[in-house]
Amino acid sequence: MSLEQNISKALNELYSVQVEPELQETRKEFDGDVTLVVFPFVRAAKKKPEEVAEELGNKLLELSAIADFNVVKGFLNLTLDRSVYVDQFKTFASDPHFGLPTPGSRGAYIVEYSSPNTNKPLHLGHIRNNLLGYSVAEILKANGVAVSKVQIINDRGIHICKSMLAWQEYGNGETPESTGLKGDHLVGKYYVKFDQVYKEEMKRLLDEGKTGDEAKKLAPSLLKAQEMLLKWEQGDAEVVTLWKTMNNWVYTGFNTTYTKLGVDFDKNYYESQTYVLGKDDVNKGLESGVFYKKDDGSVWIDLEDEGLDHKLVLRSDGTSVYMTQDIGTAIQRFKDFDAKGMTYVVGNEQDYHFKVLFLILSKLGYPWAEQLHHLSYGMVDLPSGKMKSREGTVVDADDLIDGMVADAEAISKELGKLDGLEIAAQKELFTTLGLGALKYFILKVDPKKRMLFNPAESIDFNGHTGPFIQYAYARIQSLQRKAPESSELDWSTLTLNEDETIVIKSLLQFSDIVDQAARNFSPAVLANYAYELVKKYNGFYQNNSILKAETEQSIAFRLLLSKKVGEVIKASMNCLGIQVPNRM
RNA sequence: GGCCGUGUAGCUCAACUGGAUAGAGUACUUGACUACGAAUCAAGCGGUUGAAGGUUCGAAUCCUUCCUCGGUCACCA
Repeated sequence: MSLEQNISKALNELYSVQVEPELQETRKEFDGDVTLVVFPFVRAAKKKPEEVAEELGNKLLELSAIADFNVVKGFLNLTLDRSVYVDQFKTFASDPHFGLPTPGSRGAYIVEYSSPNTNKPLHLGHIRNNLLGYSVAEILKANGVAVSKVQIINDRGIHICKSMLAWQEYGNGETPESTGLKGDHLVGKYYVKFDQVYKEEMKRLLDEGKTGDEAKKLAPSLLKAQEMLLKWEQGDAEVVTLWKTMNNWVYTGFNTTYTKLGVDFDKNYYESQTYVLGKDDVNKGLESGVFYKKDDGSVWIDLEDEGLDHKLVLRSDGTSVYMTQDIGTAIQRFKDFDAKGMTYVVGNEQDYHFKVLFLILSKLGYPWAEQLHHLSYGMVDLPSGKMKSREGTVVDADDLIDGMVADAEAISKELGKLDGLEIAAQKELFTTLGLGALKYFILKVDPKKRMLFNPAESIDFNGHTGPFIQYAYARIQSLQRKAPESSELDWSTLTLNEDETIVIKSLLQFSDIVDQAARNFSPAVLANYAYELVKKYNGFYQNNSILKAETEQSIAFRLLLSKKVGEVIKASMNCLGIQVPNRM
């Protein structure tokens, strides 16, 4: 019987109340291991909180697991017998899954993330998206869910035509090969070029006395882009060929960035293939009365009962809008994957869109619609404010990654601990550390919060950072390398000191933390846990000799404890998409 | 303006979803390497949790009003 169950039983016997007590960790300024707040039971007990706590404490003392207790106001602090921790650690240490659910035992699930446009390279905002998406997928996997990662690539539309047009007119046949530019950067260059030309045209038209709206309809470059879009939709061979060529440049570029970032996908959806999908579903919904048609032929949904607005789902000319496509894509995905739910990793500027999308799918009667979730994350701000592509303040993903790796290299070389390590291995290490710093920096922040990124100060490698955790791991591996043949551990005679107990308590939380991170779709929970674990282990490491402990027994135990800490660090960091080095 | 989110130490972030005296990092001041790796550890400094009310044994957390900052209210995506 668990401690909670025993407490529940005792409460029932003493005061005949039926409750499931919640234990919390005793704060370090008080004596004890776990604390029960007795306020919830004082009414039923009809006694003062202190009396209740005292009475309950005495009753629980009968249990062999309870060594002692003390009462502070309405708080009952229980001290567990150290053998409880020995037993629990023994169980923990023998389980390669750390008490986590069996992989795949909790059904299937879809995570959508990244979903970029194909007209410009990825930037810092995409990095937060990618890291969150990848990490949430890994966390769900660790928690027993079979996850499929997908993205939808926004490969069609007017914005794509803009870069195509600019390349056609000003590109002189440039290719990634001829320029040495990454494909996505090359295409992005012409997207910017289009914008410059368009702006000049607008300025001229406005100077000529046109209003803003008039100018927009007259700007030659935009007219040409629209004409190109039309040709694309009609399947014009030349336009389609150019479109395919330039998109492939972008995909090659994206894949390089994805590989560097260490993220991947199980299936890509392309908007050019899915944008018609939703139309059928809308028509079905029209028949069943979920949608209604206006006189001009446009199709809408009335969401006033939900406190929202009327929302367009099909244009009057019958073409689909973003919503149409998202309806179709969602339905398609649940046909492709037999999943119980899906989460979309998309910035919080689309909160309203997803609220509406989920409502629509629910009204259309799909059972999985109740299991849709929008992982809404905040913008990444710079010290100068928002990232603005037009003002050139965008932090490019590739530049950022390369910069972090270069920083890691500089710091590592200054510390000079890498003698004897091959150049290739060193390079790999700099990547591990640079990316570790970047990823940890971004993932430790609660997703829904806006976060500040200061590129000038770059990112720390000391303190609450990825490399701090990686360093602890590397030290443990060094320890293992130097360890003697470990003798058998006699669990029955093992005793624990305070530092060891603290580390064990932290290790035992791991599966709960993974579950909490999964429920909240929050890598930050796991990131902060890994840091806490390392801090506690470092405290232990500093005050206790491991290889020169007093007894063989102690050496063997501390080595095992260290090994397990290393494993949990690695598992936690891998859930964040962060690698750990054997030395650094 | 309506709706959504956010506001915690100088700065960057926590706080197990209502629990005890709100914690870390950074910066600043100090101590610890002939030590299993100092990218470490230890100590000090730093707070009216945006403001005011309310709910209760107990509030950063829940409710009301106001304020800041951001997002969103397109036949754009």
